[in-house]
Amino acid sequence: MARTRSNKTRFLILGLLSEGPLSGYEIRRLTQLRFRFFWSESYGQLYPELARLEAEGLIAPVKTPGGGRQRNVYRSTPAGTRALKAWLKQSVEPETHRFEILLKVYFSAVGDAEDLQRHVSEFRDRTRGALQQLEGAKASLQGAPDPHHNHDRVLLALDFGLRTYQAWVGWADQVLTPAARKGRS
Amino acid sequence: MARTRSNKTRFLILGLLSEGPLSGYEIRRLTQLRFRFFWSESYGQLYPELARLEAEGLIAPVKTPGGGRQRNVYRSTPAGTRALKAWLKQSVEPETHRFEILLKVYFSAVGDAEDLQRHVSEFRDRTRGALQQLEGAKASLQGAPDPHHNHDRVLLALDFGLRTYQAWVGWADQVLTPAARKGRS
DNA sequence: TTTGGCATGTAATCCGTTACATGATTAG
DNA sequence: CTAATCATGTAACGGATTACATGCCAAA
Repeated sequence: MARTRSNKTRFLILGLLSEGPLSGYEIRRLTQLRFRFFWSESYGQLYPELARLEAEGLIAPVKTPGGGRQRNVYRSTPAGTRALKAWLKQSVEPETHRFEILLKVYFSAVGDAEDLQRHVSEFRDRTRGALQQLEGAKASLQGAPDPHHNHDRVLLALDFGLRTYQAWVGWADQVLTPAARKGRS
Repeated sequence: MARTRSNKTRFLILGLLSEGPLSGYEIRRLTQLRFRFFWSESYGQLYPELARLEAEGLIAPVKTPGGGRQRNVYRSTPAGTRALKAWLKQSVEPETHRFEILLKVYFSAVGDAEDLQRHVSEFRDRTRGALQQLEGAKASLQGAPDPHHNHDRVLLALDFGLRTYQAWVGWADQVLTPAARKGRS
C-alpha cells in the first residue's frame, strides 16, 4: 500500500523498547500480536534495522542473565528516546493505499460477474474474521486490569480497526446484494 | 502499505487500455484523477512497465496521426486482454496496511498529548477533504449520461472510499472529543 | 519571452518480502 | 526421539518513489 517515505520500522522498534527491553524475535511476535491489523514487519527489515540502531547508539544490547538459548535483547538509550520523541512530534505523512480489490471491481466488465462476486465475498469473509478478532480483543481488554495505563491508547487503535472493518464489511454486503444497492442509489 | 506480491502496475495499464488507446502520460493522469483515493502510480513504475509490456507483446504502439508533440500511444493486444482476464480471475491477495497514525497513537504516551491531537486533527481534515471530493464525484456521476456503461462499477469503487473515509472521520471525531468517547465505550 | 503544462524517460535509492541457512530448546 | 517453536540472521529479488534530465508547445 502505499508507500512510506521515511523509515518507520525504527520507530516501531523504539516505541516498543520504550516499554521495556526486548529481543528481535519478541518485537516481531508483539507486532504480529498487537499491530497485525495496522502494521506488518518482516525479519528482513527488523534484524538489519536493529543492527543499524545499535550502531547509531539509539539502542543498546542488554546482558541476558545466565544460560538458556541465545537471545539478543535490546533496550532504548536516551538518544533513542529522544529520536522517538522527535518522530512523535512530526506530522503523519499522508498515506497512499493500493486496494487490489477496487482495481478488480473497476475493471470487472472485462471479466466474469461471478469472479467479481467471489472476490468481494472472500474480501468480506476475511474482513469479518479480522473484525471478530478485534471485537474479542476489545472485550478482553475492557475486563482486564490496566497496570501500564495504556488501555486507552490501545482502545483508540482498536476502534480505528473496528470502524474500518465495519465499513468494509458493509460495502461488501452492499456489493453482494444488488437489491439493496438499487434501493440505496 | 503493504505489500504487494505480484506486479499490479501492469494490470492497471492493461485495464485502462481495455477502454481505449492511451499514452503513458494519460495513464498517469487518469490514475491520479479516477484512482487517486485507492491507487498510486509513479512514472518510475509506469514507463519501464510500458516498455516491458510492449516487449512481451501485451500492448502495442499506435501510430499517432500527423504532427503535434511527441506522444507514445499504446493499445492492448489480444494477448494483453487475455492476461488481464486471467488476472481478473485470480483471487485478491490479502492486503497489509501500515497506518503511521496508529503507530503514533499507540506510542503517544511517550510524547505530548497536544501533538497527538494535532496529528489526528490533520488526519481528520485531510480525510474530510478527500471525502468531499468523493461526494462531489458521486453527485456528478449520478446526473451524467453513461455511454460506456461503467457508472455502476465506478460507483462501487466510490462507495468503498466513501464508507472508508466516513469511518475514519468518525474515528478522528471520537478521538478528539473525549466526552463522546466515554459515553460510547 | 517566459512560465506552465505536456510528455518521456533513467538512475539512485530505499522499502519490504521471501527464501534460505542454521541451530538450540522444549514438549510430547 | 522428534516435531514444534524459539531464535537470529543474510541474500536475492522485486516493488515503488524521488530526483534528475530533456525538450516541446501554448498562452500570457
